[in-house]
Amino acid sequence: MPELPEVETTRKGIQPYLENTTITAVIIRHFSLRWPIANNLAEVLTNKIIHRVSRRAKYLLIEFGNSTLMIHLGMSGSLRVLDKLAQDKPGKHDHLDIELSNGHILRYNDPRRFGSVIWTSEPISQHRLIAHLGPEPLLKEFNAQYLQHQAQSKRCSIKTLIMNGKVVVGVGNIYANESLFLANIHPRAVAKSLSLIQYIDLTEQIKSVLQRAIKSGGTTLKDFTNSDGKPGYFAQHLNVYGRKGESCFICKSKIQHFKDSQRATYYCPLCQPETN
DNA sequence: AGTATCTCCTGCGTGC
DNA sequence: TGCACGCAGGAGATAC
Repeated sequence: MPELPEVETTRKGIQPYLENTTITAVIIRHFSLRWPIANNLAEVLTNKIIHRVSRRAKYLLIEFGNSTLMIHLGMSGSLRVLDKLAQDKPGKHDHLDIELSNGHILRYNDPRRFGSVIWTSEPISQHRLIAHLGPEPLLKEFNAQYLQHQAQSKRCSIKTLIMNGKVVVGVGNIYANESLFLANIHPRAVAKSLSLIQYIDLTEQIKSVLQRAIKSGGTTLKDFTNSDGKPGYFAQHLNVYGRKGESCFICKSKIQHFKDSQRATYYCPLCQPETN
């Protein structure tokens, strides 16, 4: 389940193979994704030169100068770079191959089909999927004052707030759980009731946990073209996520679990007290 | 406008 | 070993 660090790791992994190369062919095996792949995608991409591979939120942006291919990995999507000569047979969920002039193939795989592949000639910041997004969590504009200000007009829990893409992008369920643990904040705490001190701690923990995850993803980048295509997503040590009933590493209390907005939520009852 | 709920889909773990 | 079932989950769409 790619979160922001995984998407950024993927971006770094594919970038050297893509930039300044020409797309020579596009093979679409399954059009059905979150939104169907456009019928004319192969036609519009063929012979285009890739200028840059960037990212906004969890969207990978393959830029062509005056148009962009937006790729979202959804829940289960992945991208791999293959050597054309190796002739790797496509698997069941390999939806898309983008063949490049340098002899490589970018292959998109997505078993659960929650991802998307969208071509647009709109300025990317104005695209409907991008225009209303909050700031990137690793930039300075995402800080305690900003987040506290965002909370003032809302009555949601702090976990719901940081997972809201209009407030801040890229904080998925795993990292929301982990950063709240690290900041000793109960996930159900009412967002606007938290102090500035708590927001300072929380924003720092969000940045820190994401940065560490990106770094750990980077350590396995050299394996990016391997057949499994998985750049070590979960090498990172998790304190609470998925640890229901296990002992807290800090205080040995049993990790608790409940559902918040249909999302699995984990916390330590001692380290993250209800009231603070 | 803010908030909660629904929805897409397949693989995996569990229980029999 | 096999089957049925429930669940997970990003985030846009929809209904209040």
